[in-house]
Amino acid sequence: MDIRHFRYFVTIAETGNITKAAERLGMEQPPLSQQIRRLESSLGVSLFRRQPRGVSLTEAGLTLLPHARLILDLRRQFIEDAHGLAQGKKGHLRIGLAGAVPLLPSIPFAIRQFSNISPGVTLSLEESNTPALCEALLSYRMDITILRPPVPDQANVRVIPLLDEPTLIALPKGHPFTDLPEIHLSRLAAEPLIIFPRELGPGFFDAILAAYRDAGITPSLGQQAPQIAGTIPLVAAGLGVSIVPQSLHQLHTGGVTFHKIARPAPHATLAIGIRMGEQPPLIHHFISVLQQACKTHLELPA
Amino acid sequence: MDIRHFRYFVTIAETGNITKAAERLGMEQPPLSQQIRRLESSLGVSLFRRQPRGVSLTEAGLTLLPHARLILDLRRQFIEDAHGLAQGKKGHLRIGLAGAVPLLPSIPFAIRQFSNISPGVTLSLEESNTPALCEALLSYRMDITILRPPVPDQANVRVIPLLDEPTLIALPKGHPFTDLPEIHLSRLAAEPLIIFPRELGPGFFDAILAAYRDAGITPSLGQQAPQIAGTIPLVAAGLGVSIVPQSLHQLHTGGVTFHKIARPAPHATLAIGIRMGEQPPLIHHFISVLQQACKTHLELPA
DNA sequence: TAACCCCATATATTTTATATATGGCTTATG
DNA sequence: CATAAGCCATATATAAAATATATGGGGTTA
Repeated sequence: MDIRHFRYFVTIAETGNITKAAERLGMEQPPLSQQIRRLESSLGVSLFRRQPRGVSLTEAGLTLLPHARLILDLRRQFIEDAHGLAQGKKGHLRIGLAGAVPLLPSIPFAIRQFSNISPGVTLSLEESNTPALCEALLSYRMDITILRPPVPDQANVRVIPLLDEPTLIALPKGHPFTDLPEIHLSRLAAEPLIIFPRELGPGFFDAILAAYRDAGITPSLGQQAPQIAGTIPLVAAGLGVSIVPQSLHQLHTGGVTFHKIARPAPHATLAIGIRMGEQPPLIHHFISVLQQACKTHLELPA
Repeated sequence: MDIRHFRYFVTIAETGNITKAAERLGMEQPPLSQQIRRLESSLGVSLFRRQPRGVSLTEAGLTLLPHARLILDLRRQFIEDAHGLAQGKKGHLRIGLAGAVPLLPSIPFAIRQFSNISPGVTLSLEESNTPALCEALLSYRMDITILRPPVPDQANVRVIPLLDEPTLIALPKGHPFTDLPEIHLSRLAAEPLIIFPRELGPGFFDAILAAYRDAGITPSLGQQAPQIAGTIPLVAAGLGVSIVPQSLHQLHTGGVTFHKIARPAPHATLAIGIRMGEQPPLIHHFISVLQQACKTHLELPA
């Protein structure tokens, strides 16, 4: 017994007439008679009483009719849901964010905006480091990520550049350079550099070291912090200085001051990461909103 | 999209492997691949990700899976309900009762017993007169009736005798005959007979008049009561006497006393009425219970 | 009594789903 | 590194199913 049989059943019940029901169903009368008989015999009950003027529901038919209608409704809803999912109007998006990304105003702004535009979509957010994000992406535990390029070579992750964030120097309070309008990296040669470990964020790590090299010095690597924001307390503790994305200046941790870097300064690049070759509407929409937000929201004062 | 597609969908989701799913479904792999692809294209979404080790659900598939399961469950339930209805284990029975029938202990007893035996069956009861019961039966507003034969000639009602109930004479309190152990009808010649109108109960009416005739007298017809039980207040009001089914003595209306009738006494016959040529299990069961109850419950003291 | 309406049956046709055979791709294994 | 095995996709052929057409029977209405 198919869905079709339910439709036949309900239509005949509504018209009370097999011939008219066949017409409404866009078919001829004999096959409809035949199918409804087959349905009845497979169920073991008569659904209709054959009468001279047409047919009427038996008690069993009367009882079963609402069930049949329910099933048809659910099927309709199933199809509609599927279409909604296809168009990205419904669904769920698992978003992975690299460290400290939520501190960038554009990102939470974009997320809020997206969930306003697409109320049928639920979101889940998770913060992690870039390699872990890539792996989660590829194992389908996440759908889209905002990460710090580059990604591991073999990773089938498509990287879409999103924005370049300036970096700031984080100095412990009372440091002699605190008064300078901007600081050239070369002056930091003597300070231990507290940095986010390379294996957890090679892009950011390399950018900083390249800038040091361009400034003609080699940093003395100090302690490593497991998260980008984790460098701040270490600086505050006087263990060294750090180069951090600009957005971290929002962390109002006492004991640390943030300072402009004289050119050439490293940048913290953020990019969108999605699975290679995959771009469902849902993800496409979200990317559009993200890009728009980063463009208009032009990243903030220093 | 058929029910079949839902089964395919769910089974593949459960095995994570089209080949194994095909095996479980008792079919080959290619048609299953083909059908699931057809389903996906008709829905416009990918339900599965084709992977080297098998397939895994996409987010859309994950979302839709419980819906598909629900539809399958409802279909299963639909079929089970249909079978239940076919066997008379489920359903609804609309029962029509002639006037004063509920006063017979056997009837409510049988009804209670039936609803204990068949908890899946709901019952509705309605009390009316015999011609109206027949009409309700034939227009499918009732499924089974307990009526007082005979039924109108042209009525396609099958009548199954159920029981013969003795009748009693109803006298106003203080009537001279009150002290007699039993009363012969001939002694009522002078009393106006209050009776249920012939058009609403020809069988009962004719039985009473035949008894009068056998007793050698002709009753002087008094007022008519629209219901059998309605004769009692009229007797109490002193408007005459009445012949009523024995079960009415249960009505403890003051002002009336009930008395045995000396032979030959009229009988009030009760019968089951169902549509001609129709005997679904539900009705069959109910009839059995009724007949059993009337046999064992041997009708009461006078 | 004739005409009409409606459902059932029979046969032919078409559509549809299925099985068989095969190829490509990826992952385990010697 | 090569070979084998597992899994899905495609193509073709076969089988099954639903459908349309044609027709007949029962019952009601004019």
